[in-house]
Amino acid sequence: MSDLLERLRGRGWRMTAQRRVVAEVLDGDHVHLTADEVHARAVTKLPEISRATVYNTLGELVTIGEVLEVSTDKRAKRYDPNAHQPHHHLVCGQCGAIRDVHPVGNPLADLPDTERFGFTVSDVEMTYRGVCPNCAKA
Amino acid sequence: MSDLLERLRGRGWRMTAQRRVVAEVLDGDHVHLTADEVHARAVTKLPEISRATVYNTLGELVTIGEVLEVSTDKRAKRYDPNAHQPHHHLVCGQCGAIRDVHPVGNPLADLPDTERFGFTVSDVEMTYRGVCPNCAKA
DNA sequence: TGCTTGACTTAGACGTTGTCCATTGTAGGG
DNA sequence: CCCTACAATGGACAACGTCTAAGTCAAGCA
Repeated sequence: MSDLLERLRGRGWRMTAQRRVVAEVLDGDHVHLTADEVHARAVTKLPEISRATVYNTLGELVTIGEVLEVSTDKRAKRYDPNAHQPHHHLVCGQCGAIRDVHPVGNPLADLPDTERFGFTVSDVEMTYRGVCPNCAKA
Repeated sequence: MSDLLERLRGRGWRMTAQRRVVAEVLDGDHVHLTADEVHARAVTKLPEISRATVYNTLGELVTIGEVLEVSTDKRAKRYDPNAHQPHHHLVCGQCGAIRDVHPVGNPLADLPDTERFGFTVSDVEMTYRGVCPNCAKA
């Protein structure tokens, strides 16, 4: 994932310890973390890092398209580092667990022109909802 | 839409002025309002209504399935009174305008078993994103 | 290497959205 | 008409996010 750091440097980003740490956290595992979770993990590596910096950095990563914002949750936004392979989400309504999924077909094609109201449609986000195996047991 | 009021009464709801007003606001037009917008409109009809009551009432309407919660927006939840005809949403990324749309096909069928991870999938929510004609002009 | 500069970071106040709780009010049955 | 359980009130609280003023530092350059 020095990939990501490389790409950022290529964009003229100033490389700071804080930004490096945020990038590392996002790369760490495949969970979709909330901003505060990212902050919590960043703090373990760099105790002085502030919340505002994490929010700023995440926001910048989103605007340049390196990270996706998903709002499956009714509370906080979550950040999805897997921005380069398009995918959708499957959410457990009980515990909030999220998995990445890849439906077949092209949902963009499923929206007829008569249903576009003159919009230029560029993207679609699908959120499947259900109950995960764990919660189904309980 | 005394329809809605009828159905609520049928469910054993105690009918109060506040609940009636909230139902009227939801029925008023087809926009997807935020909770605070609902409150703002309710206040014009019943000045003493409190924010907590609006939130409670909306929450109850959602749990009994008369109203849908949509979170296309990164900020507040919006409430969609059109709960009885399933539909999806088309959102303008610039101005936040929302339209109801009806894609063809059954997106639930587009998720292969191998992509379900043991979940019991019951629902899918699709959010198309793009730019509305108005914002495209500007 | 050491300076300079503007971008970056910080801490904490602030804003918005939403929830909770103790108190007060009231719908609807008897 | 009165009771009583359920609903409404309002104000404190909590979670999430944004903003600002001041300090700090990465990176280019002499």
